[in-house]
Amino acid sequence: MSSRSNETQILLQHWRESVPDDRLAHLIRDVGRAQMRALQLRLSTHGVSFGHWTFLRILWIKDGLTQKELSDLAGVMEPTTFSAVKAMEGMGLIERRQMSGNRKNMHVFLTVLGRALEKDLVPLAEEVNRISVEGISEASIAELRNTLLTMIENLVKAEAQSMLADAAASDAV
Amino acid sequence: MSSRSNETQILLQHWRESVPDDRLAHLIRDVGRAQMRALQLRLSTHGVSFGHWTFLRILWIKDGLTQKELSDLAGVMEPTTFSAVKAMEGMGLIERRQMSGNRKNMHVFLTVLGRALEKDLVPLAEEVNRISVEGISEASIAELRNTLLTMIENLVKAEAQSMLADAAASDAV
DNA sequence: TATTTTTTCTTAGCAATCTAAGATAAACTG
DNA sequence: CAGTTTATCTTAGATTGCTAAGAAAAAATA
Repeated sequence: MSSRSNETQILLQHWRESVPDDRLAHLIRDVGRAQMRALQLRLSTHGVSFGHWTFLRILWIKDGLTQKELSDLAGVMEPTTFSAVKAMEGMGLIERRQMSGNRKNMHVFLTVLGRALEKDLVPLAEEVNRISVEGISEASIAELRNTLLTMIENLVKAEAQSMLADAAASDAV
Repeated sequence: MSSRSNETQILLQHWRESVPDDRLAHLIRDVGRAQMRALQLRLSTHGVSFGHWTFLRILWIKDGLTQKELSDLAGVMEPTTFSAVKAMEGMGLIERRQMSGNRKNMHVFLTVLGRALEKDLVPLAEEVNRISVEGISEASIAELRNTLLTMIENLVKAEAQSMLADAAASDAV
């Protein structure tokens, strides 16, 4: 078994040094998944899933938003929001209501129960954050944030351009 | 509509300034998802899914690994690897074989087809990376990498500790 | 060597996402 | 203002990942 584990060590090294253009993306995804797992674990002791947390933290700041607005703020597509709010409605954490003047938009409001969760759940996210950034300087965190923001902008810009290109192509037909 | 969009702007600002301990995690997840989407889009034109890419890039470096080794290198759980390799086997990208001397381990080998994809697919990941890091200095990327590695270590360490705590608790019963 | 523990693969089922496409309401435009 | 376009919600189905638990083989130990 030690020869195999030794082999694996060598392989690991190979691996770390190869496909370098993809390694950074892999690393980012892994950190994101590890953070999500850590939070998920803590939330589950309160009967809340990560998918619900995503929307609750927005609604604690301001509720009555439409599902579309929620989607934009959460950075997810509408169907993701839809299934989350439907589930949360069933759990009694939120209510979905239409407002007079617009029969299309669905507004999402916290219930007393949903609002009460804030004081229990926010500390859990704070704990995960504390663990994540332990031993990292404020300056490094600030730079991390900046770099990631630039990356998001780059990706969003490229995505928008490729969508424009697609639209032009379909117009040409 | 402009009053609503104005309102949304204000809300957005509020949002950026609130729940700060969670914002970084959110940002990391968003970058990861955006990169995945970008790569997924490109891979799909070659009939390959992101889930397959994850394992192909490991196998291109060295094949014949067991499913467990693949899981560790990819950083995913065994069932994730299992369903991916089963699907890839069905597509003719890999073969699963047992080796003499061990009837438990399943080794995964690339087929000619699977190996041939490397030259087509690697440039796609390189392109996504190029887009992502555009306008970011080498130094910032290096620091990003370091910071993320520290974060992963922090999270893995905490996860290991909490598993130890669980084990101790169950021993006590 | 017989028994127990650990490892690996597998199955089953769930969660968080996505894309594609349908309905319907609202907004725009000729 | 009638007809067309756009926006929003919804449904359906796929993908990527997980945890929990079963089977079977290998490794460790008494």
